[in-house]
Amino acid sequence: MAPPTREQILAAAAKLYAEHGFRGTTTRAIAETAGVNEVTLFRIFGSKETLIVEAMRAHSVPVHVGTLPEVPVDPQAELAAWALQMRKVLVSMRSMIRQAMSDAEQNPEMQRCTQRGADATVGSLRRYLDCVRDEGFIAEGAETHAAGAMLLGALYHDAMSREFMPHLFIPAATAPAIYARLCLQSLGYNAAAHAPQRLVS
Amino acid sequence: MAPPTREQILAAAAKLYAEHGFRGTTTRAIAETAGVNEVTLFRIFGSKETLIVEAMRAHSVPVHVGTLPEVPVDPQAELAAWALQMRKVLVSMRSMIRQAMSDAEQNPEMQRCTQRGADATVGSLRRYLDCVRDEGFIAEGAETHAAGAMLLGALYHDAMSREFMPHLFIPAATAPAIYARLCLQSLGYNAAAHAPQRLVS
DNA sequence: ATTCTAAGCAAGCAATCACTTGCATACAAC
DNA sequence: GTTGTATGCAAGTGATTGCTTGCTTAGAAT
Repeated sequence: MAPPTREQILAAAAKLYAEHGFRGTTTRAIAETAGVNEVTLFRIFGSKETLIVEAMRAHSVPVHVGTLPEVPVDPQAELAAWALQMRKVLVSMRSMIRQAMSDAEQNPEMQRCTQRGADATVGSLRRYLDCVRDEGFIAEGAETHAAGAMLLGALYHDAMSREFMPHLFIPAATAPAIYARLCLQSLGYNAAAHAPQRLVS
Repeated sequence: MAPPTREQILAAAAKLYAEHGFRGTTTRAIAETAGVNEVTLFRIFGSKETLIVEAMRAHSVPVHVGTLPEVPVDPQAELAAWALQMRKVLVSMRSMIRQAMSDAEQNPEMQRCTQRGADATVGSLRRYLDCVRDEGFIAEGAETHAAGAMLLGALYHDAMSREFMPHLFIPAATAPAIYARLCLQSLGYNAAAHAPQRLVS
């Protein structure tokens, strides 16, 4: 088990980074927040940069993509549930993501952190939508990748920007489900046709 | 006409801000980039903060929303053209937007800059899509606001993130048009039914 | 010719920051 | 008991940063 001091420092660094970014996060503040002497940071991590990169590696990406089933049964409900959860995850990480996006241009290490999470997310979403298509819910040539990108883009933009301009978005509670439904509709999915399967039998 | 020195300084500040953010932009660097003595900055603007806020006001938001017609004729082509241009604008401002988003939490002044542009954009897009609906291209109850938010979210995410994870997106050249088409399809728009109107007459 | 204004230049100040050094302390292993 | 390891504490270093001061210069207006 990693020594608790190390964990405290990483947690403090991650928290402060999300609030103030790389330049705004001082080693003094990290030490104080972690309840640790400043010298300890340098003894353990050597430099501020490696410390913060380490903190990102450890505390970013809780990527439990979760909830998307292997094989779709009720695409609309499943995708809505996934969108709801994805928005929740993105909202909880929004500060860190915003900082990482602005530091990414200068410090390529920051890119890789967010990248891994996004990779996994897009991968599983694409797999699911392709499966929705292969199962016959939507047409053969449906552009699942584009529609997936749109859904994710909508959730991302929502999570990042709603805080500053709430009136530009539809109500947060229902937004993910509606995005999910529109995503499927854009692919030609007909909710009525496939609706509750047990009633069709 | 504003004195040229002032403009040079504002331009330099805007450029450096986009590259390095608020904390990373030093008054010395601004002065050097503008080809001006550092003291001049303070004589004209008083402080770094008011200087940079002024620079954002002047150099953000080239919001020529443009191209969306008052009354839709060929929604798919019109929306695709608009999406293409919107993505271009967002891409050209991506660095500044990323920095502003990360500074917005701390400095509410930064919010207002991006906000105005987004307001106008969303407003005109909503108006257009509502008109597409009222003209009978799509059904009465179609969720135009949600679909518009999705389209804008897709363009935003594309402009901000493609640079760092290009493989997560569909090819840039065709993406805006496809987003636009899927947006309309999600609202039940049938391209074939409304296609080239002059052939229908 | 005088005055006013905008700008440059040199120097510096006080604060902050990442990082170092030297030394003391506590605790666990042997 | 001795040794080793992890941490704390006090102090400080050199660099950077936002901002100021005092003085000079150039040009336009009167």
